[in-house]
Amino acid sequence: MNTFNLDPVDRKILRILQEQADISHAALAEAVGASAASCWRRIKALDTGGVLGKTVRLVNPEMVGRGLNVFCHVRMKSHDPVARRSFERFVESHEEVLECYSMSGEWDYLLRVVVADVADYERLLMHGILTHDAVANSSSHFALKSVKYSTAVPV
Amino acid sequence: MNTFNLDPVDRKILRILQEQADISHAALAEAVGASAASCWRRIKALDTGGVLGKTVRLVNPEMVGRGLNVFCHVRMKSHDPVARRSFERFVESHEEVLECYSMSGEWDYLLRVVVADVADYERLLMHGILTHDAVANSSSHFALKSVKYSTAVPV
DNA sequence: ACGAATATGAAATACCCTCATCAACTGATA
DNA sequence: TATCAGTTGATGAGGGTATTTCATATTCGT
Repeated sequence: MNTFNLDPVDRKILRILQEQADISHAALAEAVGASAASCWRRIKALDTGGVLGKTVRLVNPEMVGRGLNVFCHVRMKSHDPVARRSFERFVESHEEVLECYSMSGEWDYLLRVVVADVADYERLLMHGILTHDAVANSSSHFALKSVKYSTAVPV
Repeated sequence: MNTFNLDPVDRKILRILQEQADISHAALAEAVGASAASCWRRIKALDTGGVLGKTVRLVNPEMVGRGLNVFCHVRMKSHDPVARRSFERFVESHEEVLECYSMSGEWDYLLRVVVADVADYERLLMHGILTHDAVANSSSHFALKSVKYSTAVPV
């Protein structure tokens, strides 16, 4: 069993922390209807229990010249573990690849890449992804607009 | 002009804050080679300038029973703005849809959905997405594993 | 090169947070 | 009913932190 037993107050805490992690314990306590000490203990338990992860600050991609989202499907030459690990290391080491999923179906991986423009993506695709030993071929899809982006998992 | 003029210290600050937003100004100052007061002022400027967004706490999806990622391509019946807005409101109001992009190519939208299991997804698809007035059809792809998930945009 | 505008580091202050302690409360069990 | 383990809220000490102020340094346009 991997999941964590959450009571309603835990869920409220998680919902708030996922949207506004810089809230004070006092304000959080008021919002969830508990004492600050209790909130503190619960957060600590959720933390050590592996439910809560990092606290991160979000950055507006457009404001730093990374406004273009590209989704890249990748098919591997072979499915052997060595090739997969090699590709996954490649993904891990490239900071413009924000997300990567191993997929069911006709494609092996799906990547979300943030780049400045199409030329920027062309560089990554031609000199990075497609030249990787383990990659057979790929298919790219460009986002016209980001309609929704949330990091908050429903709890 | 949409982008923000960032100097090397700003970039260092952004890189750190995107990975560890709960760092103290003193520790941040040491890491970037500036004073705490200067860091504080830079963060404030990045904040009001719209570069920095929310501070959020990440939650391990598996630990809260949302371990399955599904990608859903959606094609619209029509491309008129009213239908689009209606669908985008639908997406916005469904918390299990974490990401949604308006796409170029044969599909109009790409959604990332987090659900507990396939049955859970079936419910959303059949009683939510596919019954939406503006939706013509859709295609779903299941992630076997999350290889990389980062919120840190390269700066 | 000059002055104006702006950014800087150090210091000071008031605030908040972390964490421990304690007594009261809850719920399950025998 | 008595007991026991776990949880709660209140409280307080202590240490650390955010934020302001101010004098100095740096940058920028002309």
